[in-house]
This record gives sequence, structure tokens and C-alpha cells, in this order.
Amino acid sequence: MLLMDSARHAGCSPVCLDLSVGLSPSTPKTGARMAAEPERPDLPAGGCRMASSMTDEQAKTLEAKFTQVSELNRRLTETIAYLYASQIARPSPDFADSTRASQAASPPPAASRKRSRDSSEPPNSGDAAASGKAEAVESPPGDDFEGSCRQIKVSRVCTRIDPSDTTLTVKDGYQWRKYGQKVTRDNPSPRAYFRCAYAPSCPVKKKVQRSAEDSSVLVATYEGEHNHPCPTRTGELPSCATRGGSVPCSISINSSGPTITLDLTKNGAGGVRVLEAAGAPDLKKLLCQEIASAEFRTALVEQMASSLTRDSKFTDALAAAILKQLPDY
DNA sequence: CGCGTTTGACCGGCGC
DNA sequence: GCGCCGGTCAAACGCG
Repeated sequence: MLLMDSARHAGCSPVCLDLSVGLSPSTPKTGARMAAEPERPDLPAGGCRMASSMTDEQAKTLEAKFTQVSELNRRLTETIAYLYASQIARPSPDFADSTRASQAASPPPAASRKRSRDSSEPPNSGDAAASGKAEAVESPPGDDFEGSCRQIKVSRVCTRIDPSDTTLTVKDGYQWRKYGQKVTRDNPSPRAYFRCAYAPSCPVKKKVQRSAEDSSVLVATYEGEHNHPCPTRTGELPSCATRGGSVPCSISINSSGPTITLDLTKNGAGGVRVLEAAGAPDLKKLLCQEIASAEFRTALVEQMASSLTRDSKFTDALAAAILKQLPDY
């Protein structure tokens, strides 16, 4: 639990908000449930407690902010889960095989546009992601953690570039083939469309476009999951995360609501900062204040460390990675 | 000459 | 039904 001083901005008593970033499948639902039931009596000590002295209007304001932060929390959890799945919980051979099998069963690149679009076969994961529905896929009942990770198909990565650089390229270790470019309505700069060129059957697509607010920020949207290793062994993460932080990068949290872009580099003072919050300027201000606080940083580190160390899959994978680095005896 | 990029046209989804 | 818009295709083009 992170103590948010949202109430200070709303002019009333402090309130505790859940910003946990746990990796368990049930975690994303927690925030929404709390938003819907803010006065659940079974919450642990330190959970959400509305001050009894606040007015209805203040309560509504807080509830709105509460819902907003809960949604943010959910998206952050999804993003972290995706990164976890990409870097640690690599798809099992079964999954990779099934992916390959489904792709082998699907028709080859169509000789004609009509044939490919009129195909009655169910779309594979990449196609589903391309249609913008993959992120909304619900977990089947009883799905394990790894299964839930696989359903996060869309991620966004922001990279700071030279504003004079007109090439819409994001160096992420993979090889991409550009297949289209389009000027979209909400952004004067063109959007470039890429497909993964490393493996012909790889369904991953990438859209790259300059940020509408800041032309020096390149926003790359990845759809689908690679079914092959990264050619340069750097993984899907942008270069800053895997090559020592020489290139600024950030993670943008999601697609349907207000977009919050967190800069994860250690530029200047270092640490996390909010690059942009498209559609939610108030939220950006609030987040900047929260993230700047020592309490937030300390609690975030503790929360993430706690969540990771509680996850047996993570500790197992970590132990295996460490063992690999040790000489054989 | 082969390969990757560019770019105008086309298609399908969606809102009115 | 119509128009808008994002996504995709494929011929044309450019480069090594």
C-alpha cells in the first residue's frame, strides 16, 4: 500500500490508495474491486479508508481519482506482467509449438488481397492483436499466471530521439520490415507500420509515430509476441533496458484511456519521471508530485521487491539465471 | 538485379 | 447507406 497524498490536493483528510504492482493474475482485479467497493471491511489495515468527516462532494472527487489511479494501477500491472513474460517466463515449448503449428496451418501470404481478408480461418494471435482486440481477451477460468501473461499482446515504448531525425526507427534488437506509412488524424506526424522481418512466421507488428505533444518522443506500439529469439540477444526491451541505459526510453501505459508515459532512465537526477499523460493533464501533475516523493519511491521499491520475491516463478528463474553464470563443478 | 522503402489505392470497421 | 479513418497491399521506385 502506498500512502498517497491525493487528499492534500483535494483539500481533505488523507486517504490510502492501493498501488500494488503484484504479478499475480488476481492483482489487476484488486484495484477495480477496491474502486467499486471502497469501504470493504475485510481490507487489511492500511487499506482504503474514507475519512468520515469528508463531504459528499469531496468523497466523489476522491472516488473519481481513486478509480483513475486504480485503472492506472491495473495497466501498470499488465505492463510489468508483459515485461516479466518477455524476459523471464519465456513461452514454453508447447506454446511455441502450438504457435508455429497454427501459423503453419494458416494460409501463406495471400496472392491476392481479397483472399487473405476473406479467409474464414480463425485469426492467430498476431492477427487478433492487429485488430485491436487482443488486449481485451479475458483469461479463461483457472488460467495460471503464465497463461495470463500471454494474453497481453500490446505494449507501448517511448524513445527520446533527435527532433531533427525524421526516420521512424526504434532500435530494439529485432529486424523490422516497413510495410506502410500513414498520416493519422490526431497527429500531424506520419505513423509507420513495421512487421518483424527476422522470422517469416513471426506475427509481431510495430507502429511507430512521434508523440503529438513532444516531437522528440517516438512512440512505438508493439502488437503480438515474437515466436523466435531476439537476433541480437537484447530482448524486446528498448536498448536502454538491456545495454546500460545509453538511450533514453520509457514505458507508456496503455491504449484505451489516458496514456501515462513513465521515463525509466536515469537522466539527470535519475529515477522515474512522467514524460507525458495524454488526455489527463491533471493526472500527470498528480503523478509527478507523487513520484517525486521519497515515500513513493521507497514504497515502490519495497512493493516491487516484495511482489517479485513472493513470486516463486520469478525466484526460480532468478536462481536458474544465477546458476548459469557460475562455473560448473 | 535483388531487396527494402515509398506511396497511392483499397478494404473493413465504425459512427452517424 | 454513407463517409471517415486506420490498417494493409502492391506496384513503383531507389539504392547498393
